[in-house]
Amino acid sequence: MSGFKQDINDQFARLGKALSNGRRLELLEYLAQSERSVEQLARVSGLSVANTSQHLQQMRQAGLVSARREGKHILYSLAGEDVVQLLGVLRTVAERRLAEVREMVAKVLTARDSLEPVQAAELLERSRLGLVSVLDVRPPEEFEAGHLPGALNLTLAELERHLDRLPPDREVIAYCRGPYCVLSFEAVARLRAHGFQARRLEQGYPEWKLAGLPTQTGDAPRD
Amino acid sequence: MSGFKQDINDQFARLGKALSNGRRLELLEYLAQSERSVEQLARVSGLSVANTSQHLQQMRQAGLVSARREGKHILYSLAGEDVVQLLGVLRTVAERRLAEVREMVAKVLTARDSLEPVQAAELLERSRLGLVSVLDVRPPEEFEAGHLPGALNLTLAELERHLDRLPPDREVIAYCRGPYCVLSFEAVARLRAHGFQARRLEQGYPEWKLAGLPTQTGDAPRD
DNA sequence: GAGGCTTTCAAGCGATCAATTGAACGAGCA
DNA sequence: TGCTCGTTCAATTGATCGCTTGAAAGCCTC
Repeated sequence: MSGFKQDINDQFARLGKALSNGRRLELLEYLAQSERSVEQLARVSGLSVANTSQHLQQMRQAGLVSARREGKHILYSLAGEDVVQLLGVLRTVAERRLAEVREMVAKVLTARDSLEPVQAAELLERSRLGLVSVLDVRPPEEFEAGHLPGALNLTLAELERHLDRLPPDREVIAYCRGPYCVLSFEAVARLRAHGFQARRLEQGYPEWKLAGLPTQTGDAPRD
Repeated sequence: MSGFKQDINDQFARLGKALSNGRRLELLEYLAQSERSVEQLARVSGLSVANTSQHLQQMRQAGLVSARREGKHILYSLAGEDVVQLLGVLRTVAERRLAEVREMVAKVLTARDSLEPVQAAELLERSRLGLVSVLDVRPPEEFEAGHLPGALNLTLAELERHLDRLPPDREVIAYCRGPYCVLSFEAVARLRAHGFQARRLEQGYPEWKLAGLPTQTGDAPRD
């Protein structure tokens, strides 16, 4: 009976343990975009397949991710949207309480993006009025699994070859995987170098979806 | 530049690591009630003083707690209310995703409290109408640092000697440190054994305060 | 200042963790 | 039935964790 307190806290600690490794948090961010096979996750994260598999199993035992088989692949995905929320709160507390995080963010921000990022509500409003173009800088697989309505999908590698797809007189709002994903920082920097007005969306796609805002799925015209 | 992703996730993982031990989570729950000295925390948690100190320093480096000196004691407290929120989300996800947690909770619940717990809004309303007595089952130190308005403070040890302080015709709503604190479960069980109508408040004091609901500080008449 | 608290440090123990390597599993397909 | 290929297991390495023990460090009070 008195052991209940210890036991239940040990259970909660299982979740903490699953969140106690930077590589696992990175995998969670990828999974927040779309479900992925072990191999895909290993490739995008730069980890070995065996190592990736072990991390995924650890998180599965902690209830953060789930897996299903499709053909010869096993597809992992987040166990639910509450995991996105947990990640969000973790990052919020980290940014507020850890000076190192604030410094790292400030360094990236001042180096590349002196302007305030755009909030979701502001983007919705200005997008409705046709004042902005929305740019998704993630890889096509993640884009196809879900993206902001009307967004154009261009990776960093493609961006400068297809600037003509962006109306030159409209501000561009770029987003990617999350609030700390560097892709949108880099995209904004490059767009500005080419004379565009460009800003970042503060949140990434998973947070947008978590907030219940409208999304689209399916691929976009590519070349 | 490309190391940013790794670095920032490693920073977030520092928080996860701080949350990866059941004893630390227990300490955080105590700190959510009121600031405490190392010695007090060691006593209430059953850990050695040295061990407690080490856990606290670990959490301080992770930005979860802060410390100040008062006289010959060093008082630790939560770094902010966002830590309470983080704990809340962690527990919510754990209860939703870990079968073990659900089982443990169900066992305690069915063994002692078959009724649904009371929500904060319901308590506020019924308390305003004078329909219920509010009972705080935490130790006096925690009660004095902050409690629900109009609450009576009786520990489990005192409860049965002072049943006369509770109007016999009003339902009693008991609360303690948090949603998984056993004190209020036990209090409800004992009150019912004495013929009272009694239920638990679903949340504990820290969650009540985090929600911005009214609180009181200061001690109560004791004997 | 000296003594007496509380707290922290430092060393050491067994246990666990992250990552590598190579082998084993197992579902799909010929 | 075999073969293939994605995934997992098993064993290993070095590093870190949790806790204990005993000593050191601060700081208050006298």
